[in-house]
Amino acid sequence: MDRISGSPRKEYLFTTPPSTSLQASSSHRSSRKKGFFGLTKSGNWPRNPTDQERIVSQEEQQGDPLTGELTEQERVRRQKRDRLSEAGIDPYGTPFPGREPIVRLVERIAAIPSDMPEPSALEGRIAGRVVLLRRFGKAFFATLQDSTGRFQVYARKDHLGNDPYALLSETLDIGDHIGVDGTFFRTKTGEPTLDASSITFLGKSVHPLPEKWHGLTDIEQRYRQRYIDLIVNPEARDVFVRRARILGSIRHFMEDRGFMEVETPMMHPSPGGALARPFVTHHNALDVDLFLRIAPELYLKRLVVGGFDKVFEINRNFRNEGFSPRHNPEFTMMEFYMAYHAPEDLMALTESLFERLAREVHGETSFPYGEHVLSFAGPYRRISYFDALSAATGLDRSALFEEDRLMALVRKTGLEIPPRRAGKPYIADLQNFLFEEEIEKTLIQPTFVTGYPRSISPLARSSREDPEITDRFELFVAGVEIANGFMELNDPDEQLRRFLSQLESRNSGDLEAPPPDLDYIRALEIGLPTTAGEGIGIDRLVMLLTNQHSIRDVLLFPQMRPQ
RNA sequence: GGGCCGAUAGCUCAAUUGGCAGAGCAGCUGACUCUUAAUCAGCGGGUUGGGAGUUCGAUCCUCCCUCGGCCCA
Repeated sequence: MDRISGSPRKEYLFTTPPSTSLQASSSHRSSRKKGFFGLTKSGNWPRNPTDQERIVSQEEQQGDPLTGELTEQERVRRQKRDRLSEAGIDPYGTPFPGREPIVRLVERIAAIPSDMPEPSALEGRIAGRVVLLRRFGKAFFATLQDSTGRFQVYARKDHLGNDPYALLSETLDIGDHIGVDGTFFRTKTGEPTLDASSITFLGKSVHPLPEKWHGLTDIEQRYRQRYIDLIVNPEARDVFVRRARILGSIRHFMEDRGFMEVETPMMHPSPGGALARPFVTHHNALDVDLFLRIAPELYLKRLVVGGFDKVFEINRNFRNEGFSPRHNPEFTMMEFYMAYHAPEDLMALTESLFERLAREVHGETSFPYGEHVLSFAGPYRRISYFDALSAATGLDRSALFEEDRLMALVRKTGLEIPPRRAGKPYIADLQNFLFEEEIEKTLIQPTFVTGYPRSISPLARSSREDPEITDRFELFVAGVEIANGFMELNDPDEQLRRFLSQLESRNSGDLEAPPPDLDYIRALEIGLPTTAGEGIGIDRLVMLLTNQHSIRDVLLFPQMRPQ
């Protein structure tokens, strides 16, 4: 009994045969003005006295052994669906061409001169989901929702005809999709409304939606059943609309500056370009293991070698780590590379990109994030890694390299002491521990941290002034790393040495250290021009711009443990 | 992986020193042709996440498990 559908109830849902015997044969469009459902008032309308006993006994007579798995509401809605079929109406709908988005209708109404008394000639044709229903005896109001907005519809028995109205009002549920043709008017309370001349079924909903007032609040269900969240929680919807716009803006920005968007492999024969454990998959025909990429970096630089001197890629990376409010196993990064440029140019570009995004999302460069007000107006503060460490620890530059002095401070945090790792200078791990503990969380306004030590920057070029540090920066906002950029190491022999040093770590058990990528070395031998490159965490950036505090709230389908 | 918190009707939430599990919305029946969380009257709906234990009796106490949230790693 290990079915894909998972439960007997689901199986019932999927295998219920569509009611094909009584499909509507005439076009609903031919009767748009009078009547609806494509039927005339004289059509054959089965009476329907639905009391609960009858519903239950009917279901029992059908002898479906799985009926017991359906709730009463689901049974009732299926019965309504079947009743539509019996009346010759396809409950799952027919195309509804020529409808206009609700926002367009609203705009047309807004354009009416105010001195025009009653624009009764204004007709509308809209389609959407019924999200609210207010029934009276011989009329009802329905609130229709499409992707652009909501609009009220008024259905009257005397306009639609006795029998069609009865069928409609007895079978329509919140959640159903309908199409409406009607005439615009304002109710006495001023609500813009379409007085329906015709209503067309576009899709029956057989599962009830959450409560109309509170919506869906259960966090787990909101993530697992995002489709419901998007229907009933406008603020959730809004985040993803804004996310889409942000992504569009980023692409425009990059293209305006001469970058070419590329797509490099998501499946790598060997993981590289970052320090992280990869996901492994298997290619059957080749009989080889492949790794979901942890970063596109090494491929993008191959493209710069190939002559595409300004490239960017926006796509997913996969890292085999746990979840947290800031981590999802798959996440979206933009990486971009500029030949003949320096990290300073990356920082300037990042500032103008972020400033532009803030303006587009918020209309200004300052906006709220939790308890803070962030300002994306450049230039951003710049501090050096070691200056920041000195300031936070009170140690001078040389003392930052004395292991016992650092260890004393590490112990003071009361946290677990970082283990020694083969192939890595321990002092660098202690420095980084203190940096992450004491400094990162204090960096609220956008801040570039520069001058990272070489040992934690395996792909970055050493500084010409100080070979122990690299021409690298990270951007922190609201205490979180948002971007990471550096001067790319383009000396193939030096790169090989660093790869081999990582191999040493790997062989002594550091699963995050990548194996050497010898083809990448060959690419560097062909010649990578002096190049600056940067990665920006898109999910985290969207979190900032939409004031969300969990990465799961900016991912449509965050990773969840299987139920 | 560890700590704390949570899971009760389709949804949002109550409840009990351990003693017949409730409300609002949604649904059903009836009334109502300008409502907008429509209103009014009545009715149905529960394996209290799963399993074991303690007990005359467990939604409640104990243990295990599943899923989720927050914090830590």
